[in-house]
Amino acid sequence: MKYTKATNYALHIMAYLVKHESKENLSLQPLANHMNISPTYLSKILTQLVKAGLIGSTAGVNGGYSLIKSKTEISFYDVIQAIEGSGSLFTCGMDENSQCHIEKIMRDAEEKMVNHLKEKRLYDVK
Amino acid sequence: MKYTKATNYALHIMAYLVKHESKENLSLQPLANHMNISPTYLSKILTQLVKAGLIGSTAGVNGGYSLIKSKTEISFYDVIQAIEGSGSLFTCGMDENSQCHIEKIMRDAEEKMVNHLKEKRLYDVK
DNA sequence: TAATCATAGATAAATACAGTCCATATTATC
DNA sequence: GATAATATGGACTGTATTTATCTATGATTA
Repeated sequence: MKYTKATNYALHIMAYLVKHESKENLSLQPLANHMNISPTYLSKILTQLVKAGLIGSTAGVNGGYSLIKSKTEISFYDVIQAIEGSGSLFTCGMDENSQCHIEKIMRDAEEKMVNHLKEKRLYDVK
Repeated sequence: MKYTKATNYALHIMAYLVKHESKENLSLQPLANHMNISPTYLSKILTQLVKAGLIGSTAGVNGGYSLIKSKTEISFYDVIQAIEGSGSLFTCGMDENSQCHIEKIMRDAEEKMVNHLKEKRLYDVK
């Protein structure tokens, strides 16, 4: 079990956007250069962030990407969830009817991690 | 990112062993029946638990598996680590030399989850 | 020696991940 | 309106991981 590379990219992209918020739209190509990945692949990731409502995109000349939410509001969890989805890390699926006690503990543990990720903002990244 | 099914099996197997500790060696076949998975696949999982030092195995007639560590000592984390390995969930790998601040926060978050899993014992599972 | 047990290896199907390529739609500018 | 600059979407590929199964081998007891 590992976080995907896409999540790693997404976090770095968002941190970059937060840092360069002053500027206008940032277009794909320079971002791809900066991140050192192919533009089309990067666009998949950015599109997910757009759909999650974290950034906005405008097509056409002078288009690109920019922050929507205030940079002080975006948590690590927002970004991670946009890429990894919102399902739990652990699902028992054995004890059909009754709730599984193992699952309960696993989810409590996950919640500890999630809470920490909700507290931390990209703005906090030095 | 999800926990593997093998981890789910492992946790349930261990919980079962803890519950039935009184009995002597438990052999593969009845365990497989109880878990509803194929014996050979189950044996792969059990072998990992053996190698992690959580259970012992004895070959031959009347052989099987049994707990080694005291049932009050085995944490969720012990079992999970035996199956999933011990690496971090997140590794940056971008900022070569300097330590990555994003990675730092991700690992802090993971630690919260891990700590919870270290606290919880299989013995606690009702 | 025969029966009972665990272990290891080879293999295979299914899924997920990482990434590329190409076509299409939108917008600003000339 | 044509053109250039931009994002989006679909199809596709290669690789790795997961989830198994089957078979052979080794160990132990009776």
